[in-house]
This record gives sequence, C-alpha cells and structure tokens, in this order.
Amino acid sequence: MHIERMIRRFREAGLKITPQRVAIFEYLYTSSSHPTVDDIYAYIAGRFPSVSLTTVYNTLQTMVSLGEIEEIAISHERRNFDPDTKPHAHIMCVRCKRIEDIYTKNLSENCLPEDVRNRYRILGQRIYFYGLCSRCSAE
Amino acid sequence: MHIERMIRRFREAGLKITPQRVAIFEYLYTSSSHPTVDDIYAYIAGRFPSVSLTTVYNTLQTMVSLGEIEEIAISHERRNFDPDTKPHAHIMCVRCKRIEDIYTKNLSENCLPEDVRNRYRILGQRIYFYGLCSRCSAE
DNA sequence: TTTGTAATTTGTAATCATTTTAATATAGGA
DNA sequence: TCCTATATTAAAATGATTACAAATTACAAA
Ligand SMILES: [Mn+2]
Ligand SMILES: [Mn+2]
Ligand SMILES: [Zn+2]
Ligand SMILES: [Zn+2]
Repeated sequence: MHIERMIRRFREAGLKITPQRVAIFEYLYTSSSHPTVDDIYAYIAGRFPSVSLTTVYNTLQTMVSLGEIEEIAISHERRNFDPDTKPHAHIMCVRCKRIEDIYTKNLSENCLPEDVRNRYRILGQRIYFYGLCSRCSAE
Repeated sequence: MHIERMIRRFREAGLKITPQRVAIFEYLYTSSSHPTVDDIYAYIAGRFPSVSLTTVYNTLQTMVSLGEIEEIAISHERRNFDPDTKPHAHIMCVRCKRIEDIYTKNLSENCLPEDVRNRYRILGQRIYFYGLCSRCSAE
C-alpha cells in the first residue's frame, strides 16, 4: 500500500519514521484528494495536538523532493498537494473550488507542436482547466 | 495599438490616466514577454524614481480584472504577467527559466475528454510545460 | 485658465504564509 | 538500555502582498 511505500522510501533515504510523518502519509493517501497544508495540519493536529506546522511543511517538502507527491498550482489562493504523480490534468470549479482529476493519454503529444517537442527535452507538465461544475451551474 | 486600447479601456471604466499607468502599459506591451512585478517595477522606477510598488500592484490588478492581462502561474517562485489574453500554452526551461508561448488550436478539445466537457461549463485553462531548452541542453 | 474634488499615488505599517533558528525530544542502531 | 544523529517544537525572522491615511494629481466644469 501507499503508506508502506512511503515508509520504505523514507527509510531508503536515511530518514526516520515518526508518528507525525506516518499520520501525514495516511492522510495524504486516504482522505480527500489534493489537500492543502491547512487540511493536512488540521487532521494531524487532531491526533497530535502539539504538532507544529513546520513539521507539516518539512514533511511535504521532503515528499516533493523524493518525487512522491506534487504541488498543484491550480488555485492562486491555496497550495494543493497531489499524492498521485502519474501525469494527469485537473479541472477546478471556480465557484465551489472542487478539484477533479482528468486522465487523458498523450497529453503532451496532443498539446505540444512537433517543433516545440524537438527544441525541448520535456520534463513535466501542469494542465489546469477552470469551469463551473454541474452542481454549481444549477442555481 | 495596445497602449491606446488600454487607455480607452481605463477611460471607459472611469479610471484616470496617469503617467505611471501609461508607463506600465508601455512596458507590458513593448518589452520582454511575461514580466514579473519586479521587472515592471524596475522599469517604471527608472522613469519615475519615486514610484511605489503599490502602484504597480494596483495597476496590474486593475488590468487583470479588466481582463486585459493574465497571471501566469508557471513558476512557483515568481508571478509572471501575460499581456496576451488569447488562449495559449507556455513552456518554461527549468534551467534558464525562459518562458515561451505555444499556440495550438483546440487546446481544450484535445485535452479534455467528452464527459468532462459535458459536466462543466469551461471558462479557462492554464497549460504549462517544463523542459530543458536546446541552449541549456548543450552543456 | 482656474478651481474643486474625487481618484490616485506614495510611504509606511500590517498581514499572512512560509522559512529559519535553536533548544528539546526521539527514533533506531549498537 | 544507551547514545547520537535526526526530527520536532515554539518562537522569531523573512518576504511578498495588501491596507491605510496623508499628500498629490487628473480632469471636468466654471
Ligand atoms: Mn490529481
Ligand atoms: Mn504568453
Ligand atoms: Zn462547483
Ligand atoms: Zn534554458
């Protein structure tokens, strides 16, 4: 499972397994997708009342540099984290702010002209759409 | 020209035309594409040594809400502004940080599955690619 | 041209998310 | 169990952005 994988990755990197870190793993892989720092902190603080925001920031940063989660910049006012690192796009409802995953194949082939793909060695992409979801449209 | 257009748009909105604002228009439409707040401020300060950063922020915000420029969130460490509001994608070299425009037709048709387009009323998109440009690859 | 006034600019202070620091606590190997 | 490097915590620092209030200015009407 994902949590065991993260524990192994941290071990391999010579990092220690702490209850705070495990709780962050658990939250990331079992709860609402694309949580914010505050979402994560709120959950962890429920289990470890003395946890520090710094720990949340540090752990997320470590996971990003291990390539195990990604930061989503779809919203200007929040930082969302995505535990799914398979290439995929996102769509956010501008009203209710819900974020949905979009899995399309050949994302970069579809969107990038030949000549750009020749001039760059492509390393990643972030594809965000904005719209009104059906629930929010209905009113 | 673009600058005259902006002056007209500001007038129509009941906003006054000040030298600082005109200088910001000029810089946005004649200089390097996708400038940052600091790029703009550095230029304006060259012409109006007493200009305040606040004025730059305010004017940019006004232009965004008039729909005349857009904010590009391709980089986590800078805010870039784009005076070109036609739908287009961007690619940034992860090394030299240069940002290039990519014009592709039918961006959302290519990237968005049918069912997503049915469930949302699409209002916008931000499509960013990351890679190594040829110049940076060569070394 | 002059004047009046509402809008704008400016400098400063406040805010807020994130990072840094240093002291304390702990994971985990010996 | 003990030792020590690493992690956690609380507090302070940072830095980008925003809010505020006083001084200035655009511009329309006289
Ligand atoms: Mn996702
Ligand atoms: Mn552009
Ligand atoms: Zn919605
Ligand atoms: Zn480059």
